Amino acid sequence: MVIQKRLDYGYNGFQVPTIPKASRSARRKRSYKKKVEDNSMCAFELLATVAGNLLQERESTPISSNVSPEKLLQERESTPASSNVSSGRVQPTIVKDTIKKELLDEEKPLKLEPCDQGSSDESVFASEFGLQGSNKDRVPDNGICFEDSVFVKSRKETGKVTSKTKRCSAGCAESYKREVGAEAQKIGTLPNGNVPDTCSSEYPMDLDTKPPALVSSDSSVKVPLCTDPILHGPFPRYHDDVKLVSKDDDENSSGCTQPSTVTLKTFRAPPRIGDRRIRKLLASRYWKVAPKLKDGDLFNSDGDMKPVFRRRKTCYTRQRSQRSYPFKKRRLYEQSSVSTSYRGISSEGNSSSFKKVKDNELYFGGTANGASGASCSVAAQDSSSQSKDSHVKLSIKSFKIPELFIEIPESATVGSLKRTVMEAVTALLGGGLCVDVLLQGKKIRDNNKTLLQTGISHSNKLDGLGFSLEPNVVNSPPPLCPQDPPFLLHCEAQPLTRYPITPTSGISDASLTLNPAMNNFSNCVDSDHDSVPTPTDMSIDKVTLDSRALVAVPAMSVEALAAVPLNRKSRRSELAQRRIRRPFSVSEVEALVQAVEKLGTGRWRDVKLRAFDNAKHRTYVDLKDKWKTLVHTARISPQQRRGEPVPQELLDRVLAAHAYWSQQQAKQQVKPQTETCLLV
DNA sequence: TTTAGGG
DNA sequence: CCCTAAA
Repeated sequence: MVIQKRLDYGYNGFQVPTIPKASRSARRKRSYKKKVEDNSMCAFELLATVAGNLLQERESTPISSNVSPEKLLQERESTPASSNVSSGRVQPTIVKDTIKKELLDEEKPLKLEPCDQGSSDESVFASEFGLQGSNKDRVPDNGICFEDSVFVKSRKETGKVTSKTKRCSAGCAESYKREVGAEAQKIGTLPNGNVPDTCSSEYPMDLDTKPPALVSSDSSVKVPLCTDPILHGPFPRYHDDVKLVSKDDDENSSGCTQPSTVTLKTFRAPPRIGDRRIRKLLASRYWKVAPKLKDGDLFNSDGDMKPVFRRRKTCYTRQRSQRSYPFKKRRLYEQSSVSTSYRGISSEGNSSSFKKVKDNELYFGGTANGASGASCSVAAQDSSSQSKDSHVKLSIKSFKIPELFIEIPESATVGSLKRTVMEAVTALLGGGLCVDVLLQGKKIRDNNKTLLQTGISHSNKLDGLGFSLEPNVVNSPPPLCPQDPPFLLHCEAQPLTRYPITPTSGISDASLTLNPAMNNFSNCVDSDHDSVPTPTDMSIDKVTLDSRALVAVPAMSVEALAAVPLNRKSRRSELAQRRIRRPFSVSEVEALVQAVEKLGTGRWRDVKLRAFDNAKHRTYVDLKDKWKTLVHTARISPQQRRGEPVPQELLDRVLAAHAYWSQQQAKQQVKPQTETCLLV
């Protein structure tokens, strides 16, 4: 009987999902847990926040010039309170007192190491991570598109899928197809009355033999013209194997990038863990090490890592506003305009006009010379007051973004370039970095030492004091990356004058090095690198921007810095963080629609495997939700729709597919009974 | 783990 | 997106 059912209702050889219970028990009224907002902010978080705000300001001026009014509007809307919040948070006067009090009360020195979570935790995370990395085949944390990773993963998946979904032998495929096709015809509700997809055996084959998906600038979906309808599903507009390889996600693929690819990816130093579970476990960011990462395979970290900042209203707001441009895989405003070019992109013609995109079209530092670190002008000043309560005053005058390499088509607009850079910078700041303190070139490992003990005191010259921002590498001792070469970029010392906090007795310069993972980059891979949704075109020219051009000059006050070490518990409570919102791009929607047309609703896992296998951040639940919203969107008037407009054509397909599959489900509900009766 | 739905 | 009952 089981088989019968399958034959009767299964399309494509997949088992048709059981009919959902019509009566869903009443939804529990769950009250959202109140998320404890922590006031404490680690130093870098705060710095980043401030810097971010500054960047945002910049963004709103020049960069936005090329942005459409609509976009601006959206951005505005999404960041209404950011300035207020941030300003409030960094309010000098308030902070000052608070800090002082904090220090006195807790007798704790300034905590400059955001990642100072204690080694125990780190190790836990590390092990957790390792576990994930090895067992999570569903959501591979390592660079999915690495050849190695991909294949390993594919195998796993294949095996899994095969064993789980092998409901139709290759042999029956043909007859099955015909059978189903006939039914489809009878049903007649299919837009084109085509025969549904074939059998599930496609999976293994797809996974194992399919060449790396093509990645195109705007849509990464391979969209071959439809061929024989009989070979496709009920909505056979595209090839079966169309798989979404959104730059967004597929950015994961260095391996997926083919010569003809015109994807522009960005890789940012701070990697992040893609797995949500992990995220929940971790309060802090950490790096994931990709075992087989090859040199040069830099990955962009995923926005999911941003959580640390996300929590903060300030940051969150900011994020949202920037999400539109995600260095990370966000692509709210992904240039849909570019879509026109994706088809045109071919390996033939322009290949010569653009260089093959490197694994990382855009990445921070970590270049061969490895010399580009983000650096910033820091001035440290020690207070003249002499006592145990003395405070070390530090002021970071500005951040210098590390060397930034960007590859972008010559045809790209200046606006896109700006956005790309913006994203890169944003990603850098928002990534999982931890601050390390260096004194005289030596990293101070003992987080429990007081500044005084360490030699950082108000009475000493802080010439040798430096900070470095590094990825939170899990596999390495908390604050440091062992293998990290003492990489420190000293910035020109600049007299600290703007924000003298207290009667400054002496001013020393400290250098702060933003060292976003460049050091052992080859080992630090983000499971979720994102590519930059930058409009791409036929030719790509390498544009290397002088990092200086990106210098954000947030003259930060000491207070701001000091404001950091307030609460301890903070990050702990940040466990369950909301994932960053990542609007579906048109190409993603297309992939989704296509997959659903073929597989039907109710088989989100398959949809996920089929079309979003590479999009680690898209879970089947996400896809299901998206479908839900798509259906809704399709039903409302265009005026009521928001966000990146989805082509009407797609929406029509959504409705058609939805109608079709709904009908199928309805039928299934009836048939089983009939069959049962017959059998009895 | 997935699905399905409400929030 | 989140959360979770159900399967």
